[in-house]
Amino acid sequence: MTTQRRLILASLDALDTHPTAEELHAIAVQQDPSLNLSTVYRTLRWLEQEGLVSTRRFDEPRRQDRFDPMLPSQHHHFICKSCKNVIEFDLPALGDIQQDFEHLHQVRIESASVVFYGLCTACNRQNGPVESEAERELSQRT
Amino acid sequence: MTTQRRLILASLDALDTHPTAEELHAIAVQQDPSLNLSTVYRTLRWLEQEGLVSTRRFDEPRRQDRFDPMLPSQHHHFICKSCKNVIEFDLPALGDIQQDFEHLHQVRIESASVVFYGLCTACNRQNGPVESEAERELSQRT
DNA sequence: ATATTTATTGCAAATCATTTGCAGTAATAC
DNA sequence: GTATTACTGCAAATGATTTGCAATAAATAT
Repeated sequence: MTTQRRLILASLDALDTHPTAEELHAIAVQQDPSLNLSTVYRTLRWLEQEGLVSTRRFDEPRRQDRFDPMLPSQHHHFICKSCKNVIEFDLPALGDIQQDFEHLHQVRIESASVVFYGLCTACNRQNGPVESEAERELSQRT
Repeated sequence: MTTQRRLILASLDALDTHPTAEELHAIAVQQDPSLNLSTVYRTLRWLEQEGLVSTRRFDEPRRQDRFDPMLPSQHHHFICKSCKNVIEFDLPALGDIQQDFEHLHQVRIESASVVFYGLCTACNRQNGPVESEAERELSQRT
């Protein structure tokens, strides 16, 4: 437990978002201007191994990891394709689904991730439905 | 519709896995040795825009995209953390869950991704349960 | 069919998030 | 306090993906 790790943890806990390593660094560096981005990455990966943080790879234009402080209860995400806002939610129904799956396929599930992509209330009003276009060309696909 | 795109599509359809761009290129290049990896990427991104392929970012050591030919019915994935094998499955129950969520939060869901991580039957036998370790240090976290 | 316009390719170089080697420094054990 | 070990900052390496550009192939108009 070093000063830097403590700071990074504190910054992470202060946020209620899913920051990228860069975002987290930008916040923590305000307290310790010499804090390096590699240290943030190293700490995040360490926390991940300890099971205290999980890495999320939401589909985004930038192909950047986002880090999610792992709460006791598993939670899931809705992501607005337009404004990238995130809604977190629980999914109690998932427990049964997982169990069924485990029995059916004889596997052990350790974690689950559910992500919904769509448009949030605000963006839904602005964005009209999108027209698909070149599907014709490809109609020979099975 | 060029020769290259047709070839890439054919190679993708021939596979029943979720190849990386590299893997797909390796296969397609057997038919056309001059086929370039950038063309594979460009074609894949084009298909993605057309809604015919979706990009999956499973958590893996290598931070590589995997490409999934989009079938009419949405399907989901179980990934073995040890051998990385994938089991695909449908989840009819998800429809209702999505609808409930849409009403509750007044949003529009366009797509959903469910991923289970765990151990497959074979790997489950070999790997013992893992011991967590430094949680003590961090017990002051909320 | 042929000429012209437009889209796509191959290649090499650029990008950008993330990782790593290493020398210096802080933390912990003795 | 000194020794051992782990962690940090920095700069450079890595590796997947993207992009500029000149050459080429496809689509379109003639």
